[in-house]
Amino acid sequence: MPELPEVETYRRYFEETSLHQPIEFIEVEDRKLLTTDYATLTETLVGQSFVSTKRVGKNLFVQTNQGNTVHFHFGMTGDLEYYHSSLERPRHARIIFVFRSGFNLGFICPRKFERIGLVENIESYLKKKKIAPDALDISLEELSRNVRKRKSFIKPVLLDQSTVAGIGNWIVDEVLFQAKIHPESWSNTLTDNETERIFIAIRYVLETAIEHEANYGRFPTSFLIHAREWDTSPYEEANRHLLCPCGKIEIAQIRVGGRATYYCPECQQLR
DNA sequence: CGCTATGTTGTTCC
DNA sequence: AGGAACAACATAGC
Repeated sequence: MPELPEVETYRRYFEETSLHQPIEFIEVEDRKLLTTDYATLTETLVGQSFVSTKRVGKNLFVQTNQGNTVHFHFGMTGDLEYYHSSLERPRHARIIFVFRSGFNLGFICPRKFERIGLVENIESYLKKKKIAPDALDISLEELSRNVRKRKSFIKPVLLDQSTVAGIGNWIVDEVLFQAKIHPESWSNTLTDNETERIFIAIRYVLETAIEHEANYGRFPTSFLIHAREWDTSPYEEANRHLLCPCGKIEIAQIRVGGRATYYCPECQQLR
């Protein structure tokens, strides 16, 4: 689930549960999930407490009381679960911060695409990884510049974290739908009006998603997301709407840049 | 079994 | 050099 709205929801959850408690131990099931070796991570963090959080795109940074910074990346399926030690360990909690309070913060890693490690500082990390400004902070000017200097379909350009940070495969389809732009439009030929529509749609979609704590099923019926096979449980499947909110035609499914892509052939036409 | 998956990175080609 | 395209990563679920 972790695109920008999910990571923002995790960040808030982290703030509500895991600050100001000394870390007693860090349990790591698979060291491949660490970007800092286990000994260094443990020696640095044990005894310290988390004191603040910051999110940039899909990256969560957590600062400690002695000035260290821990980076969390949730991959495709990462999650957080805070629970008391007396309870059973959550499924796929492959890294666990055990606090002296008796509570634990589990980093849920079903597919092992998730990562945790120490970073020297946030700015240098973002620069090294070529991560653009957060999708909720970027200016229209910088977004337009970053989009137009590329020569590719607009969808993969928006997914690239060096264009704008935080947009994933579900949000990008929703943004392009709301902006009425075909996912295979050439990024270098978009007009001022079109990049502005994308800019506005990014804010609208992300703010809506964060409001609903990334519960996609509760999004407005004017959203494309309801056509997506985002949850195949019987209940959700019954709520799936293949017809575009415009009422004229069914949402089409194609592949763009190797990724499943949903769009409305009526509302999002190529120029 | 075969296929898909919310993300990122490494490789290859141009 | 640098960008675009795409396979690979590890696992779960249908």
